[in-house]
Amino acid sequence: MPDPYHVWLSEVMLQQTTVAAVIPYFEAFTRRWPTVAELAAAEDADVMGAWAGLGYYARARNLLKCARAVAETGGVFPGTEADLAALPGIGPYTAAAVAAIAFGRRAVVVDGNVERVMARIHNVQVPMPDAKPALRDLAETLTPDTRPGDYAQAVMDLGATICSPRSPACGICPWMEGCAARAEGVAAELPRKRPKPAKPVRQGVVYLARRADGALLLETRPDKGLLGGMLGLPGGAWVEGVPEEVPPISAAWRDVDEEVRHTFTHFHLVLRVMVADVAADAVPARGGFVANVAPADLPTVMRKALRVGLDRLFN
DNA sequence: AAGCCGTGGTT
DNA sequence: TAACCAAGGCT
Repeated sequence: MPDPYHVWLSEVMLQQTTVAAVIPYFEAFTRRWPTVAELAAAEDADVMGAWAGLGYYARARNLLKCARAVAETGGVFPGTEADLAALPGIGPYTAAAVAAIAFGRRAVVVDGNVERVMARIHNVQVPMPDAKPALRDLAETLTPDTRPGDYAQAVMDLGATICSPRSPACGICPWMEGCAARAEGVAAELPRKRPKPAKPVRQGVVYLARRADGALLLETRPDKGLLGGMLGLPGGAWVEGVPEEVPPISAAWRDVDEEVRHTFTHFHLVLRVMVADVAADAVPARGGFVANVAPADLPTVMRKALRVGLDRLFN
């Protein structure tokens, strides 16, 4: 049976995230923190920095909470779905996946792939998310007693490759005989879902201050909310309309003539970047100077802003 | 309990 | 290119 630590780590990383994006992060985490006890002993900033770029940063905060909770009980993961689901960052999907894959328990693993495969096999026309309970019941009926982990991964792999969202390869599908949606020629349309509301555009201003010794002014964002717990350039709130300008330190700010554009889950962001050189003894109102800034430690939107600001400072 | 929460690849 | 989409969880 695979290492529960590896299964848990990979499943958390895979939440709403593609396999290709996860692989380098999984390799880096397991190399740097080979056991859950070592991860539990890591500094918060190191883990957040290692997670930077992967997105959904609450996962990283909960990952640490979970690792520390497991370390408290001898570094052994609980083997039942219910006990797993009680840990931070482990919901119904991840609890079932870890129970099935790492512990061989019969658990009904339901993710977006499973929902899509169930909706197609049974030609469920009810739109999401209303169809969720019915799709879960269908998955329950099909889940075997033997090798539940292999079964779960097989259905998810089918959904990720052949029974794909946009253009399913029904012609080579191992379940083509029994698929009601294929028989009706509607597989690609399922599961049905309601149209999503358009994303609003928010504006913001961020500030890049460079001290005489080359250190840059950064701040750690509050734990809750967007990019929570991550390192970033200080600035005002991101709002629809005119953003507030709140420089983190007194300086001769100049506007970089290049906007940073970035799209989050529920809004588009247009960011104005201000840059300034400040004296060696300058004292910031917010944040702190960082000597050797690694762009890789920043979330993607902040990497973009940093690059634009540095380009202006050095050109 | 519906809204919040990232990112990069695909169409 | 703008929209869609991914092995969801938290509040």
